[in-house]
Amino acid sequence: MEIQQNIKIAVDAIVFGYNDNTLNVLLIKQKFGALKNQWALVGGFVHDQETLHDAVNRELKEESGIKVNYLEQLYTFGDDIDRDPRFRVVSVAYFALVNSTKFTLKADTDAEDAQWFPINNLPPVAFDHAQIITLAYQRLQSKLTYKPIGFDLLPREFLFSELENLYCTILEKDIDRRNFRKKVLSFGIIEETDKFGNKKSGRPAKLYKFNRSKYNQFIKDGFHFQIKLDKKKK
Amino acid sequence: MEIQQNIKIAVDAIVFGYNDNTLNVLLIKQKFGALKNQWALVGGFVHDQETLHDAVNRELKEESGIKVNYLEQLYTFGDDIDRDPRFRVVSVAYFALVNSTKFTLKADTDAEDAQWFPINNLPPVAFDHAQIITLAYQRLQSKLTYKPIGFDLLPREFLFSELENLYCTILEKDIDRRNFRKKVLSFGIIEETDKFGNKKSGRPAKLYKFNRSKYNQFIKDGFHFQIKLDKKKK
DNA sequence: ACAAAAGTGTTAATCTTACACCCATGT
DNA sequence: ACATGGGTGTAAGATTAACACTTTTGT
Repeated sequence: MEIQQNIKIAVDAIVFGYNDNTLNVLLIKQKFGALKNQWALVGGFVHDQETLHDAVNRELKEESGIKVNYLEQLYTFGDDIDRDPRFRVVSVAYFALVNSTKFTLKADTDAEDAQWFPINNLPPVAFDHAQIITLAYQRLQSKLTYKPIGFDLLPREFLFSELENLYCTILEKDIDRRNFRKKVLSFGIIEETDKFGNKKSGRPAKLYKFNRSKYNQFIKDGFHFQIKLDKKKK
Repeated sequence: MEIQQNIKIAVDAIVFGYNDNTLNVLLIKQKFGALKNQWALVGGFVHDQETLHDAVNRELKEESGIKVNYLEQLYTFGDDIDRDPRFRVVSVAYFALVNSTKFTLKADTDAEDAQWFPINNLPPVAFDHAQIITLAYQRLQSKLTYKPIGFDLLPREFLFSELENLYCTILEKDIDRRNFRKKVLSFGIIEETDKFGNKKSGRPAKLYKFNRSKYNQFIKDGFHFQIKLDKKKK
């Protein structure tokens, strides 16, 4: 039995990075093809003998040189038949987090340029990529409240104030520092190091790190990670 | 620029129904093709000029004659290159809820047979469909606690005890009837009718119905739907 | 009168919120 | 000494959890 079908499968990756109190999205400008000189998400067609995950990782490597901390499938876009003007493409979008301080972007094989853009100040992007980014941002916001994925946007060792700011920034909320600290520490999933941050002013602050195995135990014991920030940002 | 790719796109639907305190999954047995005489999820290949949603709805119609109350994309399965032994297939799985008391299944065009199976007593199913069903069940369990999708498994007018049982059954938890009722009513999203159920024994019970526009208002006002059942089932 | 399911309130415990002052460092 | 950000506790209010008896109907 032969199936006639003329639809291509692509993957796209929405990569978030966090730096200087700003949430950024990684965009690339391609050298070749239909996307020449347009900003777009990292992505491309899936090879016949390659899993979807492998395809995303390959594109991330080829187009940005980045190694992500977190990667999950976001959504498959296939309800707009003409999203790509060339032919029909169904795109499986992935959602990735990276500690962006660690990386210098190197536009590799296929990309002329790769750059971070603040989520609140994106350039025009190709196809329906703006819509994909919006969905990814919503997922990030909601997932941040019930999974400890914020740590994947921070360096391995971080200041409490960085974690606070990350939550404030991404959730667009104010925060009560005391309550936030109490709540986070109550989970017992982050621990002090004996090192201190090197901020220029103010009292030196301890560096903390996320303990993933304690988190796994916490979950196995039937507890729930949950961080709600209730006040609205001015 | 021509893209060489030899991957087919399919959709599959996991349809849940609820009846007699049992959560059921809809499976079909196909007349033709590789799946002949095996139980499988409703599904098939996407046509070139058809959205993914249209494809699911078409397959649901062709293979079961069911009209669902709720439909959302679940996950795209494309990491097992050999999940279909014939050729590579990437399948976009959808998750659907139906008030199964309303329907008599009619195996239509493509299906020899269509039947409900209790989630805890499934027959062997084709391909990786067992895995897909497991994922869908997890999604149902978690979504039930934060979205009012339980109503999509019940008749339009239902007894409070039916709603209670639905939550107990699907979440595999015990329940405190008083606390559950208080919590659900506190949201103000369901309302009494002046009708009564027709159980054979016991005191007659009022029928209730879900008011979707009140729910939308509730959400717009910034409230959160949340139902947790804490005690474990014996 | 009994069996079966429906309906209903109170209290203790827990969790959440609001709130402000002192501390350690660099300049 | 002052500016900067770090670190900390308590009390009021809200939410959740535990718990059992009365009501209405059919038989």
